[in-house]
Amino acid sequence: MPHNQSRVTEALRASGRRLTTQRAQVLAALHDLPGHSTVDQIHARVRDCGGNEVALSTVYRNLDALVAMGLVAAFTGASGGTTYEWTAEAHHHLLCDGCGHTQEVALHALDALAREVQRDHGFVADMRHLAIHGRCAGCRDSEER
Amino acid sequence: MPHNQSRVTEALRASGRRLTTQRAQVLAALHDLPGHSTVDQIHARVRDCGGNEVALSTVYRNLDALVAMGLVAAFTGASGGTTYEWTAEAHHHLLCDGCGHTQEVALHALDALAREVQRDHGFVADMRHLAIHGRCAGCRDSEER
DNA sequence: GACGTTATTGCTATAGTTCGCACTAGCCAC
DNA sequence: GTGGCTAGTGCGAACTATAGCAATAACGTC
Repeated sequence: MPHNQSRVTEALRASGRRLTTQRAQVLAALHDLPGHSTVDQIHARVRDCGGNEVALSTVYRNLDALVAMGLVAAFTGASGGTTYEWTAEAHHHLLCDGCGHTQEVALHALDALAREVQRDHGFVADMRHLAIHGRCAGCRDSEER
Repeated sequence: MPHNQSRVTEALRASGRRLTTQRAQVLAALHDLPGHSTVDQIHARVRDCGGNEVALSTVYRNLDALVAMGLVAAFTGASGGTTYEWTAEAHHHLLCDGCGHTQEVALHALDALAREVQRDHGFVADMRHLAIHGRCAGCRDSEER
C-alpha cells in the first residue's frame, strides 16, 4: 500500500486510531484482493503474504474499524456470508431473493433520494454501497409459469 | 391472531406451507410485540404465552419463512442483532453510524429509484424495508467541534 | 374418518462472529 | 530518545445463526 498509505494514515489519525502492523497487513490484503472478499480470504492472504500471524478476531475488528471509517464497504450477500471490499467508487447491489444472484449497478435516482433524506430529516446518507432486494427478470419469468 | 388469520393462512397455502401450532405461536408473538423484536424476545413471548415450548431453531426458521413470504420484515440493526416486525406499511430506516440511533421515515424518492431499477435492469425491487446508513444531524454537529 | 405424502419440528452439531481481559506497542509530549 | 497514556492485539470463551437428520403432524384424497 505505498501510494495511498498517506491517505489511510491521515484517516486513521483523524479518527484517533493507530496504524499497527496488523492493520497495515489487513489493508494490504484488502488492497490486493480483487472485488468482494470474505473474512477467511483476507485472513488467509494476511497469513500468506505478511510475516507474522494475525488473529482472526483482529481481522474482524480491523474490518469493522475500516468500515466505520468509510474506507471499506461491508456487504451481506444472499448466502449470509459477509464480504468486504475497498470503497472505490459508488456502486450498488441488486440482490435477487429468488436465485441469490447479485448484480452491481450504478443508480442515479439515489442522488434525489439522498437530497430528500437530507432536506426532510437532516440526515446525510452514505449511499456508496446499498443493497436492494427484489426479483431479477429471470426469476420472475420462471415464476410466471 | 383472529382477525387476519385468514389472510395469513391464505398466504401460507399459496406458498405450499402449513399452519403448524408453532408457526401460529410465532405469528401471535410477532403480532403482539410492538415494533421491532429480536429473536430472543419472540422466543420468550412464545414461551410465556403459548402452552408448549418451541425450539429456538424453529423460531428462526419460521421467521425466515415469513420474511420470504413478505409478511414479516427482517432488519439488521446497528448493534448487529437482527430484528423482525410485521410488514404493516412501507417505511424505511435511517441508521446513524455515529450514535447508532435509527429513525423510521417514509421516502418518496424510492418510487423513482424502483422505476429506474426496473427500467434499466429488469429488476423488481422490494422497497418495503430499506436501511440507509449515514450520519444524523446530531452526530454531525458534535463532530464539527 | 383413515391413509399417504411431505413440510415441519426438535435435537444436536457446527460455522461464523463478537466479547472480555490481560498484555503489548503506537503515538504524543517533553 | 524516554516515558506515559491508551488503542490495539491475542487468546479463549460466549454467543448468534444455520444445517443435518430422524420423528412428527398438517393437509389433500379417498
